[in-house]
Amino acid sequence: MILSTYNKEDKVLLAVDCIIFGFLKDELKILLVKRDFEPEKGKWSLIGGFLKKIENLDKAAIRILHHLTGLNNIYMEQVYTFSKVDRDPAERTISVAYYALIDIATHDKELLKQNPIHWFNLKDAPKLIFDHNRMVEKAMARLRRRALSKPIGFELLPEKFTMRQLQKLYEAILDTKLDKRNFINKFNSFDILIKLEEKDMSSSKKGAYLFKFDQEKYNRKVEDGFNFKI
Amino acid sequence: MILSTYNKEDKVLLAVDCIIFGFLKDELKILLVKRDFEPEKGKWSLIGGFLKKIENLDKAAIRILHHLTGLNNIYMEQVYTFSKVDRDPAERTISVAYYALIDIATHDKELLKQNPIHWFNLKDAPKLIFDHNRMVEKAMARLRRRALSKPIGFELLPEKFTMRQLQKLYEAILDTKLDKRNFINKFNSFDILIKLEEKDMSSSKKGAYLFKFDQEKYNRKVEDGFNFKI
DNA sequence: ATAGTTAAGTGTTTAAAACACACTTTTTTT
DNA sequence: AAAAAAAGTGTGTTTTAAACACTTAACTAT
Repeated sequence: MILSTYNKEDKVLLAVDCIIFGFLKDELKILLVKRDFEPEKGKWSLIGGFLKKIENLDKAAIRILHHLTGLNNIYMEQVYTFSKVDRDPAERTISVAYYALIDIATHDKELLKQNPIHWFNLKDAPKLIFDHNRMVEKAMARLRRRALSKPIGFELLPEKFTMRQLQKLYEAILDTKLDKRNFINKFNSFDILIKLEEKDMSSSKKGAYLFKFDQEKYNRKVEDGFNFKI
Repeated sequence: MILSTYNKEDKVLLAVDCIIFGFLKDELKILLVKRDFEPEKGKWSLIGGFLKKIENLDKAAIRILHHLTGLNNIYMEQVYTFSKVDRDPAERTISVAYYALIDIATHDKELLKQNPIHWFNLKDAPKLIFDHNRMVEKAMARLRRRALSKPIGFELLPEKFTMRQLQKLYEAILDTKLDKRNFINKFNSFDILIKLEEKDMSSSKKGAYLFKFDQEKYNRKVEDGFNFKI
């Protein structure tokens, strides 16, 4: 009836791979890196690395993201652990996928320095190594579920944004068109936005009012959850 | 800019721990095992084991569940990977939690033979080793979310069941009281139940009609999802 | 100056779903 | 024959979702 004793033979390498979502110009994007070591050197890949003995997975994800992008204080969440036996042909590795949400407009300068990384539109991202495309799908499904059950946007939009941007973000995540009036009515019913005096003049002559999130109310809604259905 | 090369030093043991939910006599239950090896020998623990080199995590979960309970063909799903550095004081291990759903009434005979395992009411389960209580919470949250977004019950109830049992299951999972009429109306609107001629006489003089799931329609609903809100 | 263009902004009506709510039936027990 | 215990059944009200179109503001081109 003994099920297990610690058996050093079965030790494996644990990888962390990051699905980094961003949003810019009405498009959902994903940050990829050109892999510079074997196997699959030169191909596009998620940003990843290995868990070290002295850290937990959340810390590893933060470290790996920081190391490859210079970014700090980024929202990250564990998605799923992938373990197909031959997923990495070079060595038995298991990989824990994390997704990150980034406001590209704010962070782009830090990122541009970093050489072999690149933002792709999610829709025309290249084929990735190993099982990374499956990871992206799974993370995307998670992001979609999150958008339906809690407010989203704080991590992906600049501090000030227009209603149109917010709507386009939801449309990109949910992959659907939404009615302008219904969207605004619905979102206002959550009571987490603050309307500013300022206008954004970049996309129309008339200008569109800027909004920001009421951080406290936003957080409360993230805790409590809601049902976004529109 | 190199982020990682394979480093054997960082290999870890990957455990799989199973949160096994069952339902009997209007109560949600969880299957625990008295641990028979160090550390923490003699304490109650989730059923667990270690991933082997030649299998993926889903397979490991199935194997471990089978090995400790004799059960086969049980619904299982990965929940989350736990990685606190000192979660197991004896050795650096990472553990992937899986939850399983079992119809106790049908499987109890197979289980009773197995000695050091025991069904506890979820509400008065003992303190568990390591971070197993956190795992149970996380699995419970997942089960709750599942119950709100897809039909549940096929895996937890006997083949034939009464409306009352089904309602009690939902009440136990969602930890709330539901209105009998609204529950039945709602559930019937999903059109996944088949009403049988037979009655269950065990809990009333009048007897209560038995139902079973229409497997095909049930599966379709699991795929498509729905919004249970009552 | 005037007509045309472009995006912003704004409410109402209809349909569907959620919710609250109470009495009757069946059968056994005393 | 009355009491008890669980099963079974429907309606009205409220809330939420969904469909839908015109006006405003500011610039551009003639």
